[in-house]
Amino acid sequence: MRPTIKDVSAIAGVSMKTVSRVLNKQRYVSEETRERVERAVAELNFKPSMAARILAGKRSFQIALIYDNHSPHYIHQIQTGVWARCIEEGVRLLAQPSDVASCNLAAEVGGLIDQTQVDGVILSSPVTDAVPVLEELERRGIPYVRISPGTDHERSSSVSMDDVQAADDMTSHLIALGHRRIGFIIGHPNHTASDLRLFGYRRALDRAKLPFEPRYVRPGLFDFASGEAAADVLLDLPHPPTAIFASNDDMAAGVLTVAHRRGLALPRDLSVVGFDDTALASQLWPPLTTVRQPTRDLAYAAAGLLFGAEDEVVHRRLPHELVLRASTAPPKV
Amino acid sequence: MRPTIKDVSAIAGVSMKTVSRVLNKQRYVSEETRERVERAVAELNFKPSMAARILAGKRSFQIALIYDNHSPHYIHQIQTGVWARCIEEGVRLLAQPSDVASCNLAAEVGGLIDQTQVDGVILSSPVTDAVPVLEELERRGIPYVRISPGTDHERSSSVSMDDVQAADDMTSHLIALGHRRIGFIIGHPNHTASDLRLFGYRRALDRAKLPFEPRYVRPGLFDFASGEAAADVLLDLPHPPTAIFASNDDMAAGVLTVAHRRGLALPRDLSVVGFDDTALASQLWPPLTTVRQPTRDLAYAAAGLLFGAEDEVVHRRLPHELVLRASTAPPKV
DNA sequence: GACCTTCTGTCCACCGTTGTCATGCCGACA
DNA sequence: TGTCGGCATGACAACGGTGGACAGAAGGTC
Repeated sequence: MRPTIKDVSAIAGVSMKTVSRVLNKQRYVSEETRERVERAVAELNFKPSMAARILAGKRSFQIALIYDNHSPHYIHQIQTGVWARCIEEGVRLLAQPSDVASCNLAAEVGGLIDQTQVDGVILSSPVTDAVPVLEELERRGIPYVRISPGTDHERSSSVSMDDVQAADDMTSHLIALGHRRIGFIIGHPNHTASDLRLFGYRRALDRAKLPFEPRYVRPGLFDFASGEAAADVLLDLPHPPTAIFASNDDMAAGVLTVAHRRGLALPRDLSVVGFDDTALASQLWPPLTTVRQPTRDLAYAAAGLLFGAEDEVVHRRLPHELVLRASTAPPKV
Repeated sequence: MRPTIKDVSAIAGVSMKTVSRVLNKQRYVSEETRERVERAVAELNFKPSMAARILAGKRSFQIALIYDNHSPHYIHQIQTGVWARCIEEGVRLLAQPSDVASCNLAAEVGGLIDQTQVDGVILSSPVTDAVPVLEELERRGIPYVRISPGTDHERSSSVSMDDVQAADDMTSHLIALGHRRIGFIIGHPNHTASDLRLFGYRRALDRAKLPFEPRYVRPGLFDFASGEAAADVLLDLPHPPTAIFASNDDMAAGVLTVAHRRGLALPRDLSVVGFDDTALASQLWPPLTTVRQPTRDLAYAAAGLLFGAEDEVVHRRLPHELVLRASTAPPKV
């Protein structure tokens, strides 16, 4: 049978209560007793039953990570980051895929909380902006932290990067290379980051006194196929852009494919840049100039904020970075 | 406060026990009572506390998925597949990254089980072949299913694809195109699939009466960088291969990059093929000919076997598929 | 000597379910 | 008519911990 704290207390020669105190790192336990108990725990390889702790106590030592994202890389980084922080804290992580489009998402989240009694929740974009979910969490008084929220920033603590500035930086980089006709592919309309990146692109154009031309801007869905489609339209224009800025790497990959298919010499005939710096970016040809989004670090920091449990709302902004690779060059004259 | 089954029983006018019976779909509840209880459950939006169920009952309605894999795509597919089956079954999934190299992996898995009392475990390659873990699971009598195990096949139920046949098929495809000098990049030595794929390559060569030449075979680690390194060595040979078969798509991407860097015309100067058919394969240039590994389906089937809970050992083998894209062509003469 | 702080133990209620066992009812069968 | 088996339900004790109240001993401080 699995050992229980009763067994531990017997071996250590103390009461169950004292074992419980040690387990929960409470005050008023002498160094010596603590060690005895810890030895007994190790000897039996005792692990407290989560179920019993949750039922009896106020904490559950579990948090939930809720996401709905189509990019495996992104999710993987988010999971890894949060996971790392949870390990440090000795807290279990429940990863919960979901569907922002679902009309009963809030109910599902509520159900998850009722069932598992998680101590806190981390929301990843775009679930960050699902108001019914936020309301549900607030109604229950569950602390939560959002990763890259798009709206309602005052509502909760969050971590994010500066999408506007990053897109501005990237656009400015292209302008500095000499590009004047720069295409832009917008991200998925569900994600507020999409708007921010578009705004950064416009801001950079404005500052450089370049005209904003709507025909150089195409919608996209953050996936490869929409990148291809947008690139085809852009390159069919009478004066096609000499550079294309895709709002993420997957779409940039689509642009590269279209360019290859058309026999363009890259990057001479067309510069292509992406956003995120997923593993994909460096595996394409030519390797993609992109914005490094510190996804893993954002996730790690988000978990940190959750455990910090400060009452006031905190926003942590992590730095991005331009990653210059071989997919950009001055335009040919 | 959260409703409990006591509240439900009060509203439905039955005992707690009867509510419990309804919740667990047990026999001996009249249709009428069942409906009354279900109405009360709906009215209160009641969700049973997992903690209490686990503590009191024999089932925990949770299973664990344990993996250690470096490919986000692969993990994502595995997670998605298992997840889908769990939803159908109303079971919660604990995704557990791990490290096969860690010497106390078995202890960690044991701890996980003690803490969470999961009902079953799904092991994904290469954790499938960590004997101490298997022993730990058997000692505890926890049912488990393995996805693509490499060894000890009789030990548990499993799902897998035919790696040998798939590699054989792919190699035969290259031979049929006219290739005679075919390079091969082995996968990570931790994964038994690596050996199987190599064996399939050899088998196809043998059948075609082509000599097996060790210098055309290079080690790899299933990642982009090792693909690049291996490709450089192969292409520097006096009589370089006209086709390279990488044991997975990531390494194939590395090969493509090296080929581009050397200014080779693809696929005329060099055919490249991969294995897995991850999203990456279709996003590269040229789009990669590869073996579609039914990862998601394998995961889904694995969860199915676990819930099936037949006592005898079952092996399900899922079909693979050659995906022919533009990265292969007859060699130039 | 009185009093405070630290450490440990005892005792008991309680968390929200399920397992066990008892019980009442009804119809079938001898 | 008495007995037996299947069905439907309920009472009550678990499950393995936490939380709180309280007592008592040891040691330090005023």
